[in-house]
Amino acid sequence: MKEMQTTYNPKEFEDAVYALWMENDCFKAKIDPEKIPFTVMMPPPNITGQLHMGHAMDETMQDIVVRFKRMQGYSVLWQPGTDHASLATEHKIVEALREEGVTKEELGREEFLRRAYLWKERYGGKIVEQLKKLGSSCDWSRLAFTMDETCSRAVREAFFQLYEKGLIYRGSRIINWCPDCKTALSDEEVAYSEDRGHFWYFRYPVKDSDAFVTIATTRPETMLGDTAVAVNPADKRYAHLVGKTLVLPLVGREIPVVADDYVDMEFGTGAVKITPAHDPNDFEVGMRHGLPLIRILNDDGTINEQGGAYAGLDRYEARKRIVAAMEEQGLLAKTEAHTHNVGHCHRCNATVEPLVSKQWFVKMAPLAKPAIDAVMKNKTKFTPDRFAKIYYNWLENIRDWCISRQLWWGHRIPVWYCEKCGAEICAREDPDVCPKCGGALRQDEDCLDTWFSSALWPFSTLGWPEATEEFKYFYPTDVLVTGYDIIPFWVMRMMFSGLRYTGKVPFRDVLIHGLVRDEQGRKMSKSLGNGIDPLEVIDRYGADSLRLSLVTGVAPGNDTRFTEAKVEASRNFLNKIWNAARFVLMNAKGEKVPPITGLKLQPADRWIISRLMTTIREVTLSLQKYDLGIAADKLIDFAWNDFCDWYIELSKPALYGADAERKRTTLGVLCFVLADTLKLLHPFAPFVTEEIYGYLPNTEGLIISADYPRYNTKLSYREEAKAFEGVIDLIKAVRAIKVSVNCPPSKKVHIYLLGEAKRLVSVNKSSILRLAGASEIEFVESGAEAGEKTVSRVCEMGQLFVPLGELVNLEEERARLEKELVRVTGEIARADGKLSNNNFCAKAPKKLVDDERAKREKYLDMKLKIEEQLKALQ
RNA sequence: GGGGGCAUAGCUCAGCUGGUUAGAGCGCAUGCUUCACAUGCAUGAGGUCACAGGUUCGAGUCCUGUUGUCCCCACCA
Repeated sequence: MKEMQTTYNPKEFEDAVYALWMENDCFKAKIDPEKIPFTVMMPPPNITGQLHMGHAMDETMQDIVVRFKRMQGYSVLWQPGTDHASLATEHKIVEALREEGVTKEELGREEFLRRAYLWKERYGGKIVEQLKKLGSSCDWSRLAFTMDETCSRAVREAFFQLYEKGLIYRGSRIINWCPDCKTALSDEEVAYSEDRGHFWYFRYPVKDSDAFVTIATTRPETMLGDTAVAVNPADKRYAHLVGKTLVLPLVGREIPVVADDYVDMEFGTGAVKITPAHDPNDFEVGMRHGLPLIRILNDDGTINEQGGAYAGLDRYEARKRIVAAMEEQGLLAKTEAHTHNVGHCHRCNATVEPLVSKQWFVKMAPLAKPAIDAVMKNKTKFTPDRFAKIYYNWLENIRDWCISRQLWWGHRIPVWYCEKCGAEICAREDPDVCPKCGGALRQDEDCLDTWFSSALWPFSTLGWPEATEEFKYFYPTDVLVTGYDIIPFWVMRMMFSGLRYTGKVPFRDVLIHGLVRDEQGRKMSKSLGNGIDPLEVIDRYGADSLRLSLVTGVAPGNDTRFTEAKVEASRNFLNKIWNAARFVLMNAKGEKVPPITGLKLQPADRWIISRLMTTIREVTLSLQKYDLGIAADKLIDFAWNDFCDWYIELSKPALYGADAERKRTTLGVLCFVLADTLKLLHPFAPFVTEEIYGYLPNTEGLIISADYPRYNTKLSYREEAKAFEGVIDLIKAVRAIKVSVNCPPSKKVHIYLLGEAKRLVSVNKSSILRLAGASEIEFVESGAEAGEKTVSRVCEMGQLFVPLGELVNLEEERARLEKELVRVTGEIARADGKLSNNNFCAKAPKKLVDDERAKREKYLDMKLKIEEQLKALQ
């Protein structure tokens, strides 16, 4: 047998353990009619992605749930995959091309895509390898990609179905345009931030008059596209101007003054320039008043030919010149500093321009409704449930989804236009010629929003629209684990897509987690440079430590701070487990370890087994509720405090003693409890538990495939375990006494106990003496028998007296007892207060009342004993 | 403007459907070279659970309001 090293050193075994799992096909999903399926879809990371702390937390949570369910006997599918991330990837590749001095247009679509695939082959797998480092136990043999054949077929089918029902349409509407990426964006892909800018007040002359209307704007260049000025119909200041004509400065266009409720009389000057082609509100006003749309921007953010003298200039250069020109003409009334929210491209952070453009949209209202209902009816449940409200809030206010992107990397829109008859054809299979007139066809140039394919992930990866065996067995999936920031992008869209295409919700549970922040509570971000690389942490502390640190002390849905101290604490715990195992193995060496059944168990054995059972129940329940943090806390508490600090210490006299049977029993219990503890811990810390499991004499196979421990009523020993707590309490009391008088720990004391638990004490005598640092324990009838200079304490087993001679300071002892007396008297008063309340006795559960009575008795007894002792000290 | 979170020990945070004396980790204090572990052990100090009302026999927990703080969405040109 291999020897375990003295300290936990994860680097020594993590990779080998992972390889072992792979060799044994431990992650493989199998269709097994005998078993209940349990399916989790991994949120596919972008192929451009690097593993960050957010992933680490998300993956860890999924892996915990998945390993737990696998051990419980479910047939688990954890489906991995990557997302083509059309915009992010194309952006990266375009940038790489720029280094080479080539544009994508020069390359052409075909060559560009060839390069993109090469790029994907080269870098796309990186994140997959990183996930393995974390211990992710997904079925890699099923690794999917949003642009692979199966997923692409699903995209085509989904598009076709919506198109057929008129739920996808093409139209000219105001969309968000990124001049850098040169594509349209969905509303969700625009991030707003407060930017410092200006308010420029411009005078627009009234035609054939000396009068002006003063308007305020934050984007002066858009005046080139103004087609009206609007005022509120109730605004007396401007009533006489409604219907009049203004002459747009610099341009010379004649534009009307219109009255519209949209205008806020209180804000600015109460008169608003209207640029229907470049502002969503103005667009609406324009529609109402039949105003022309004049688009003044090119796709790259420069002014187009509509801008006259300003044509060809960058939008900001044009802005500068327009302000200067207005000032020169005496039409700039004033300039004010002004902060306002400006939209930025989610990807490249460039300022987004709202502009009118012909794009493809998904009609959202009919899709949103069923998605809301499904959650209302609890077909899908959010954990924590407050996120349902956020989900509703999104869906209730949703606008049509702009799905076309002016990109090449992605799923091309499956629509063709006939060059001859102008027909628009959407088809499941690529058509060769126009089915109407036989004319030549030209496919739409655009690609679909990445999220259109991600939305299908829970079923596209299972082969939908084919009714594959996998789809039938594993769909709907069980739980989706993701961050709250992804609800609008993904959760929502999977919900309405799943319902629409499969008629079923895509998942029954949505487990939402928060963000991993830095030590100061700031969001980890590239620009701040405060991100911590999970791989580096794994390198230094091991994956298990990282995993544990990401789930302990974290409430579901709450943000958490990542600190090295937490990782260290987790590492220390795992080292503890490592050494506990080492201790057990050292003692088990060469011996046959008996199974737990049929052993002659002692009180301490029953106590630890009882605690184990309680822990099994609590951890199982917590995991079922997705309370991962609580589960981990309970488990750590049990393993460290109960098992290591108490049971292992208690076991030493038996292990080192002469009684062979007792030694054998203790060894059996140690091995049994350790093995179960490792199993409970395995979902959280898979590597180290697997490694240790391999050393244990009482196990076979791999822990990953072991049965999850079950609560066994026969092993619960509730009464005996409770009684044994008295032994622990006694030991603690003796230790406390020794510390309180500065008695050196090595100095053995004589314990006198006034109490009844003689049997319990005698059975555990050697443990008590060892752990309390005592030479003898003796029962007495009264405190006087213990002698003069004693320190006393009331504990669960009774009252104990420790003669400590010169160390005893009678004054201090008296003061301590008096303090204790105050506390106990307070407790009695509290209990009396409760019990004398008739309402309490009548309405509270009987058990509670009984407990309160018992407590009162206990404290009364304590009080009596303390008073006696005080009297003895007089 | 709409929606949501948070406020508990010096720090970071747990506390499930209300029910013993409110917990953990870190930090702090004191003491330990006990043959698994100093990545450790023992003992201890430290909390008016933001504030004000209310419901209840009983509130850290539920309700209302206040204050502070953070986030998301919308957005007044």
